[in-house]
Amino acid sequence: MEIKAPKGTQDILPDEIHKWHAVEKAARDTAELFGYREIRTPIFESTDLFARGIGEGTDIVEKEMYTFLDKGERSLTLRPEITASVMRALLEHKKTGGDLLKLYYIGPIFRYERPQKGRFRQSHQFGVEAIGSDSPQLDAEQICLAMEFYKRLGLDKLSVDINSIGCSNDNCRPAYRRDLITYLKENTDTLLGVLFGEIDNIGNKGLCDDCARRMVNNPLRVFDCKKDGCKQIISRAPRTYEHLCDDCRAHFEKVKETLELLGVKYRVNPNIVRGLDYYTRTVYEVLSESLGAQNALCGGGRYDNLAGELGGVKVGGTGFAAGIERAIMVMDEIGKKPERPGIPVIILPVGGEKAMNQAVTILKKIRDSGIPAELDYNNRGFKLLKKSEEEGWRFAFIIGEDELKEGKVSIKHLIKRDQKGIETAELEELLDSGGKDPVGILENLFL
RNA sequence: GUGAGUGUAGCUCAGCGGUUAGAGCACUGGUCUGUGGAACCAGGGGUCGAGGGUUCAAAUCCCUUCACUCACCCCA
Repeated sequence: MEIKAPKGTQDILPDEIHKWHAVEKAARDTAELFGYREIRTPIFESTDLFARGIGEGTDIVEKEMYTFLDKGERSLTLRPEITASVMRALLEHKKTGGDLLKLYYIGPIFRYERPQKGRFRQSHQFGVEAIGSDSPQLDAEQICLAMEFYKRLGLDKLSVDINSIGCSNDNCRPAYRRDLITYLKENTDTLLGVLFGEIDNIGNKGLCDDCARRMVNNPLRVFDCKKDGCKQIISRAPRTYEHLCDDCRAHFEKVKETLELLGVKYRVNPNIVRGLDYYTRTVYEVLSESLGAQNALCGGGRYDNLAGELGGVKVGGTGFAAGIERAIMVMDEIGKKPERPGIPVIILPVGGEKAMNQAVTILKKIRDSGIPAELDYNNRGFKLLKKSEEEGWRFAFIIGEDELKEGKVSIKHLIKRDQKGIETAELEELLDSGGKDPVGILENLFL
């Protein structure tokens, strides 16, 4: 078999699917608890949507998109994130005119990247978006929602880092950007910087070449660097939240105040700068200690300019995206095992076609009563019981010559290792009276 | 895109120049023909990632390539 799943994709086999169900259930339950409703948008969109929404200069748009032409020569792209799609859908259906819209989604995203621990070419996100409000309390509520989601999954040792990167008013982020560049120039002497002509001051403490490049393209990114030299320079650099305009400062203060009211622990981290162009004001990440280099479980923030950039009316929004694979990886790491539902009943017909026919009849009745049940179609007989634990079987219904002769079924409790005979008619009555807890009825036979 | 590491049975790995390539777990059968998880016995399964080279001889050494993993970049 030489055909394999494409690089960076993975099969989720039945042995693991219960983890996904657990995460998806926690996501839906939590989102709905907070008043969010589900939205589903296409998995591919016009390439323009992402180019404009996420930003031409970003890594995602520059080199990570799965873009193709369809037979009608349209340029389409497998979505690398979902916020832009949600906004597009709302603008398209003219839903943004009224009150606040609170939406959540679960689904795959695609990015052409080199895979590593916690990073794939197809991955899945649970996300929420609240569109039509600039309330800072909504930002805080969503952080609270994210933490509730993780709490339901049993994840602890998480930290919430928040920051504000201001707005596009000239006295806010643009002004800060100028100050930052000035500071970086004064502290940089790399060759590359000199070549770019961006640096005229030859000092001693250098930024790395990557950061010199970033300084030109997107100076905020220098904050992401993990190299010691750069970190030192960054540690004394002007902070975004110290340079916010009055409105943004008040907004950020309100976010923090609300988080305190909600009892969410956080730390202000001036180094977090989200990669996508559309972010304004609040940005945050939920981080885990139990992962490798890709330790962000959830990233989010406010995007008051996105609708405008897509050519729609100007509406503010805020949201986050949480990686499902990463959540599952942390659960695996810390030994959180979601319950794996089993099939409680296995029917073993032993001996002949009559037994098999009777088994089929009884199987139907068991299923009609609401009890998941399986039949030994391959006539493996008692050997099959070896798999009881694995399959989650609690009861084996045995139908053989003796049982047929007496009009009975033998029921074996596979955990208690006890066995009882019951008349077929009586069993049917019992199953009919099962109500909401039909398995409990079987359980009661062995008290 | 860059760097490093690893590719041998379904899984975890041993073998690192010398006959027909091994172990544990898993699987199948038997001891036990209608009663599982134990034990013992037997069995199936591998183009040693692929291609080329060195050598009397290559899973083992060299080159190329592919895949996987981790890290950088960036992010969920």
